[in-house]
Amino acid sequence: MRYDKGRKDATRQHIVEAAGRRFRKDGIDGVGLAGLMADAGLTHGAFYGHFDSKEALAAEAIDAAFAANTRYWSERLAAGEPLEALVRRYLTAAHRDHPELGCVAAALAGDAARRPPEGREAFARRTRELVGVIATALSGPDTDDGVDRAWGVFAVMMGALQLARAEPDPVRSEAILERGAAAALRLAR
Amino acid sequence: MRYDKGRKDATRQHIVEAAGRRFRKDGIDGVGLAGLMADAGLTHGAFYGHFDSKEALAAEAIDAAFAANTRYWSERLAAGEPLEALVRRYLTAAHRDHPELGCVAAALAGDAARRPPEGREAFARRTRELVGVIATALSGPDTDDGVDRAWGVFAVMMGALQLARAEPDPVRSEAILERGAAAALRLAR
DNA sequence: TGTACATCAGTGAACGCGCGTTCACTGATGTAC
DNA sequence: TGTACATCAGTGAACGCGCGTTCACTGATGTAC
Repeated sequence: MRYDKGRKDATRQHIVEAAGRRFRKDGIDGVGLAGLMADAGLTHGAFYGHFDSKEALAAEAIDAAFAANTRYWSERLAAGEPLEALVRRYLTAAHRDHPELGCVAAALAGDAARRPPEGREAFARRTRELVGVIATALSGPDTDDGVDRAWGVFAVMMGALQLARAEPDPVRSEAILERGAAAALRLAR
Repeated sequence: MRYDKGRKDATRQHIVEAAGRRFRKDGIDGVGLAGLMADAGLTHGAFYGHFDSKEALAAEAIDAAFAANTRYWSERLAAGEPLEALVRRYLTAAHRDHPELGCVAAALAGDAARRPPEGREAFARRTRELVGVIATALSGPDTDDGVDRAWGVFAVMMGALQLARAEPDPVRSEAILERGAAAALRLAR
């Protein structure tokens, strides 16, 4: 081993993070490898030293970015932040306007459903994990009722965020966010 | 005029319908014009005799397919079918497995938000229209309360459908559909 | 401490391919007489 | 009724381009002595 142990791993992680941002912003089919690698400060040729294919990177980027989403929820809830506050922060103009830093489920649900098994499964597994976190916040760990309600809460949240992102008029878009928050909180109660 | 008046219009409409199906199934970036035209039984060269660009077709296909969705809801409701039945039919395995014939909002929300103004605006306008139809079904025409609740109902429905489409395990996927339906009906009440 | 060397992460040119778009053309059509 | 013709919807070859992928090479690195 001639180079520092962690050096290549750090570069790889850097690519995965840059990809997570670009995929959320432009969709998986909307970004090319050259642009992706340029975001990470590298040339496109380096790509295959790290990943088998674009699809393999997509799966890994979905997995890593979604895991970060869930970690954020867990940490906030563990720190005593009420679920209501997280729901409200999810449905803000800031989140709507920055998909690249936001919820992977809302940004890539459509893409994930069309992906080959790798990426689709990572998406589905991480979704279950996040909904589990919400369920625990709703009514303690692993109660059936909490899980049932959590799916409803999360579905409104991401549905409303997507609809707000598609609405070009800012006033109407914010109204969608507010109505989504009201619905999510009603389901959480 | 050498050819029948409506002939070219019929071909054009045929292309728009084929495109509406393919876009919902594979995403807008996931289909090429050649494949699209082949679906309509034509060669790719004929495309620009009908449309200015792929983006123009995308906007028109979104508009037309979404309008058909809304027409379906209106007709069913006018025929006396309860909203509850429509919500349940929306969240079935059949709808989940056939995005090409289903809800444009659920299939293309992610794509629409990334589209240039044309397509994005058509999507947003048709969404408002469909939510208006739901609102009327909830509590008569144009009450504020009905509109507020309708956005929540519709957001859960499309969110849950998307999550069910991303989940490869059929048992889990169906559980998501059921929980989505329960949440939507709770919000509708 | 200084030098020669083996390693390998990253470079950049090249690959075939399918994309969106253009255009000169073909040939089926309805019309004029 | 039959024929010559003008129209124009649709054809298919071609365009430049960017895609995902491959590969021979480079040059900075840490190691051996």
